[in-house]
Amino acid sequence: MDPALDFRPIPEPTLRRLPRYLHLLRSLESERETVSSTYIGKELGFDAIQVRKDIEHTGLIGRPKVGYTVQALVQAIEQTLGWNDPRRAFLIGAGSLGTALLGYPRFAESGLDIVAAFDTDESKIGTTIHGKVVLPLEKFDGLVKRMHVLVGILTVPAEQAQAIAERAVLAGMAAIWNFAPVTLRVPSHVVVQNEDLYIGLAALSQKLSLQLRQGALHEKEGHDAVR
Amino acid sequence: MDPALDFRPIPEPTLRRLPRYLHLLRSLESERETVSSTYIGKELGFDAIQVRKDIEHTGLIGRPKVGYTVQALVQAIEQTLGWNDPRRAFLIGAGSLGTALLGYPRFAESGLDIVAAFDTDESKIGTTIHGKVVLPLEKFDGLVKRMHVLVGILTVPAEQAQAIAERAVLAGMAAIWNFAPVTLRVPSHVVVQNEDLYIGLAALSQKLSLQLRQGALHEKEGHDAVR
DNA sequence: TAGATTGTTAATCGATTAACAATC
DNA sequence: TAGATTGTTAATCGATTAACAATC
Repeated sequence: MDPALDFRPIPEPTLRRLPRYLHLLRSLESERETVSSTYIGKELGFDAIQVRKDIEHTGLIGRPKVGYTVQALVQAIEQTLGWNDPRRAFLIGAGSLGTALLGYPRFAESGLDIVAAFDTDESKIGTTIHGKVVLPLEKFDGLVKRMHVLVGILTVPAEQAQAIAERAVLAGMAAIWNFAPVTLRVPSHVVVQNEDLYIGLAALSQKLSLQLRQGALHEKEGHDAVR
Repeated sequence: MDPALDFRPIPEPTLRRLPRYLHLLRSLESERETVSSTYIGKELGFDAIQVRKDIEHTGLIGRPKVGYTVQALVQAIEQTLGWNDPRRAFLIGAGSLGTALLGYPRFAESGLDIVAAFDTDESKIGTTIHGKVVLPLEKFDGLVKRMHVLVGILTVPAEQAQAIAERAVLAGMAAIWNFAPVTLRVPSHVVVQNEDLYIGLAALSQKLSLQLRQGALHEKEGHDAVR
C-alpha cells in the first residue's frame, strides 16, 4: 500500500465492515492458518473484491493463491482500529442500558476498557455490576482529571445528557460515546459518537416495507419471495 | 420529484440522516411554522444542500424564501420511513438490554410498537417491564402465528440468537432486529437489521486517535486543537 | 504446470457539492 | 422591490466494481 495513505482516515464504509471481518476471523483463528477474500466475502455476504480493498487499508499484504494469514489479518485490523491497546473509559448512568453495556462481552478486546460506572442512585453506589464498581457522580470530575480517562460512555436519561457531557469535557475527556437520544453540543475538539437506535429502526422499517412490497409482487406473479 | 423515483429505495446515507432531522423537527413543531434547509443544516452540522437533497427524497416541496412547513416535513419524513403506522413487534430476551429497550422512549412514534416480551426466566415471566408483559418463551411461536407479528427484537445471549431467529422465521416473522453480536443465517426473504455496537466503537476509536494525533500536531505548532 | 488468488489499474456508479435560474 | 431560499441541472468526488497481469 502507498505509505502516504497511512495518515488518511479509513473511509466510513470500510470502517463499518472491519469489525465484522474481525469477528469472523477471531472465530477462525483456531481452525485455519490462512483465509481468502473470497471466503470472507461469502461468509459475510460481501463482494470479494470489496473485502480485498478493505484489507488493503490495513496495510497487510496477502499471498496470491494462498490468501491472508488469519492471525496476521486479525492483528492488522486490530492495529488499524486501534484496538490492540484498549482505552480506559468511564460509564455514566448505571440504569438498565448502562448495566447492559457493563455486561457486554469483549469490549476489552475491542479497544474499550470500562474502568468504573457512575450514578446518583444511593442504592446503586458501592455495588458492583458485572465486576465494575458504581461510584457516586460527585467523584466523577475529580477521577477523570486524576486518572486521565479520555472516554465517557453516556447512558443517562436524555434530559441529563447535555449537562453530563459538559462536565466530562470540562474535566478533560476527549471522546463521548453517547447513547442518549439527543444531539450534544460540545467543543469541536471533542469527539462524539452517537449510538442512535432510531437510525437502525429507520433502516429496518425501510428494508421491511421494501421486502413486503416485493414479496407481494412476486406472490402475484406466482413466485416465491426471494431476494 | 420525479414520480418514477417513488419506488427506488432511499439511499442509505439519506436514511441515516432522516431520523435526525425528524428528531429536531419534532422539537421545533411547537415553536415555528416553517424551517429552512439552512437552519436544519446548521443545527445538525450538515450541509444545507445535502439537507435539501434528502428532503427531496420524501417528495415534499418547499417554498422559495420561506422554506418548508415544519408540520408537513415531519409528516413527510414519517411517511417515508413508514413510521406513521407503527408495526407490532415481539422482544425476545428480557435481560438488561431487553429491559433498556422496553423502556426506550418513543419507539411507538418511530414505527415500532413492542407488544410483549418473552423470556425463559421463571422469575420474570408474568411480570411487566415498562408496561410490557413478559411471557414464557413457549408461547412465542404460537403467538407470532396467531397475531401475525412480523418483527422480532433479539436481545438474547449470542449463543441462543441463531436458534431463536430460526424459530422466529419458522413462525412467520419477516424482520429481525438483532442485538446479539453474531451473524444470523436466515432465508433471503427475511430482513435482518444488526445493531452492532462494535461498529460504533470502531468509529469512536478511529475518530479519537485521529483527533489526538491532530491535537498533538497542533500543540507542537503552538495552536489550539480545533477541528 | 495449471489454477486460484492476490495487487494494481481502469471503469462505473452514486452521493455530495456547486452553480444558477425560478420565485415567494 | 431585493434578498433569501427553493428546485434543477451540472461538476466533482469517492466508493464500488471490473479487468487483468503477477505469482505462489
